[in-house]
Amino acid sequence: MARPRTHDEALRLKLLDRAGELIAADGPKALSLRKLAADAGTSTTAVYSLFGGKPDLVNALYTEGFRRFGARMAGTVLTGDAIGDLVALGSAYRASALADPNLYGIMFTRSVPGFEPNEDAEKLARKTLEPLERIIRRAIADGVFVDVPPETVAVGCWGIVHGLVSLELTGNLPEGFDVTGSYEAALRANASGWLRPQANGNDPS
Amino acid sequence: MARPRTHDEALRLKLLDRAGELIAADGPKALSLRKLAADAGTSTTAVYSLFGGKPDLVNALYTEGFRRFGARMAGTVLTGDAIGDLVALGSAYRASALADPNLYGIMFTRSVPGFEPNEDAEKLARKTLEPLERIIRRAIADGVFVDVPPETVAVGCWGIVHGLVSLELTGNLPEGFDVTGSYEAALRANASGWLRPQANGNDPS
DNA sequence: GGTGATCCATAACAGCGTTCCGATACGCTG
DNA sequence: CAGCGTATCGGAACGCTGTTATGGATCACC
Repeated sequence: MARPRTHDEALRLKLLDRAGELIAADGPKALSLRKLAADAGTSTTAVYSLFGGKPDLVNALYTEGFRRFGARMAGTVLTGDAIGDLVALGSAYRASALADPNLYGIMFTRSVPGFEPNEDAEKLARKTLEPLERIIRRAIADGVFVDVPPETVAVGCWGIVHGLVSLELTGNLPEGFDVTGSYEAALRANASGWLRPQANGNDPS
Repeated sequence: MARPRTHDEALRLKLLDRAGELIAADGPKALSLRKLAADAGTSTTAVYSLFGGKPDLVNALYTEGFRRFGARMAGTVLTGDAIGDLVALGSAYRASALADPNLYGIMFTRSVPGFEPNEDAEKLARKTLEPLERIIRRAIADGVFVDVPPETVAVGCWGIVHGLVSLELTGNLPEGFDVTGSYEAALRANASGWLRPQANGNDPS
């Protein structure tokens, strides 16, 4: 009964796309609703009718980030060797972070101040870590890893991966540092630390 | 030849103090120059004459954070046992982060958008990690750790510590998770992964 | 006491997220 | 076909931000 809506799904995708570009070009600070609306040839109202506000727009970016991230994690080829698989997953994690560093910031380092993901988004985020837990649970069941709660190992692996990647992204690593090589060596050493002593054949070099 | 200055060292310290309180109470987003000036009974001009602007004020907080952090690190009692010492340093790191979580955010997770520490501040930051490198260098020299570049081990240790702490601070850890226990176990396992195979007697439980 | 240099609080400016409102543009009715 | 009703959206307004410009206040010196 009224004028035809132009704030439709197509505009929603366009806005998400431009928002990603803005954030990739100049960081999360540069994501302004006014600039975004101007870039997309609409008004700030569009963001409110399509998303609800800036936090909800960021939440959509958060979800999109975890979608891509989850795809990379799920697409990692696993061999059944716990150590090698953990290193492979960690490399996929890093590759995902380097591919979309600003999305990574939104997802893991709260780079947009005041933003908190909603419950659905957080559930999706947790699901992407399932491959990690599967590997660890199996390694413990098979007696390859020591018998500790799987969450402990999972959080440890997640911690070192997340830590190294965020140090790399924030430029906190020393100059001339062999990131890729050291990254894999560190992941291998970390995973090896959970091996059962008698099964231990670690060689972190 | 003019009116006596009230924008002096005392006010500088008062502003730093209030800024810390504001940021601790409601996060980095809530640090506004107007609120800060009002709280301190002065005007926004004070921040500009004493610091130079908001980024420089944040830089001062960054430096203060690393001062406290460095003191905790340097004050950690070391025994000469590489694994135990690395765990102890990691616990000091976590204690420092939990004591001043918002300073930690400024220091390590770029929680104030657009802020980059200046060169002096970054040099100070690097110095606080010296105890870590000393332990590792010695463990490698003594043949306790495998013979890899010390930076590789140091970055790995820093990575897991930083990763676990920021996951904890951002609330990304599962509920009901035994943080303290798992934290130390994960650090121990991680450090054990660098032991030379023949010297290996790891027990991360 | 007047003068002049200095300092600082106030006000102005540009930008932000958000809210509100009026012009718009269509389907339906007479 | 004309006019109405209403859903819709662009633009203006509000209160906030960091930053900059300005003018009044204040003291040392002559």
